[in-house]
Amino acid sequence: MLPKLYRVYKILLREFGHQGWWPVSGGFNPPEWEICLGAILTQATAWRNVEQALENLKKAGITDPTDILCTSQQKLGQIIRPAGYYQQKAKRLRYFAKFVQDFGSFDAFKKCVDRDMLLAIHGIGKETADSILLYACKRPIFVIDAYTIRLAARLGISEKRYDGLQYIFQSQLPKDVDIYKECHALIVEHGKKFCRKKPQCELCPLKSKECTYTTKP
DNA sequence: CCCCAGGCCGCGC
DNA sequence: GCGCGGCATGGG
Repeated sequence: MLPKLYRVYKILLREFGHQGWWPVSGGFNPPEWEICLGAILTQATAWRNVEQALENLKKAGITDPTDILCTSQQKLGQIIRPAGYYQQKAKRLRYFAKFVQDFGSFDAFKKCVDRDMLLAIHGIGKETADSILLYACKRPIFVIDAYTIRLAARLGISEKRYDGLQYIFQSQLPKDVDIYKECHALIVEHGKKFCRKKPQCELCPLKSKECTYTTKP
């Protein structure tokens, strides 16, 4: 018998197919840099708003860490305004750009950065750090987000702490970057379609196979 | 009108 | 260590 969360992953993969996350529009250099920007911009924000902010950055010619550091926080804020919390996020982008610049190169950053270093940057918490590590740096680190916490609770997993849930997912899934990426993306898709705050359990592919949750909070 | 979105920080307890 | 308010735009 495969672990429960691995079985859930397989069901979601069959249901929704390959997700191809993280979405990258191109135009930044390198593409992993755009992933890092998106990870910060999407904090508590719908992805369509992030796309607009990334598009504005591109049009303004702000495509690498140096460009960000050459742009004032106020101007940067106006450019990324569609992403919401734009003053905060402009600061966070600048803190992050400074950190990468101090590394010498983005390649060196990708190779050498670790979770604690990212968490020490103001404005980067666990989910943002892990998203950068998994999707930009290609490390086998599972990303926990609000959808994941909600799904886990409804699957009957009582652990609610970020690090505790991350350990459970990493224990039950094969340690593989592509599977971690895919699984996180599938959980988000499932969370948007079925496992919402107000769940749509009737059509959920996990119903009665892996999930006995029906209407309880 | 309401609620929500791929969080994080600073504060009080 | 946990709960809460602040931060903000754009869509349903």
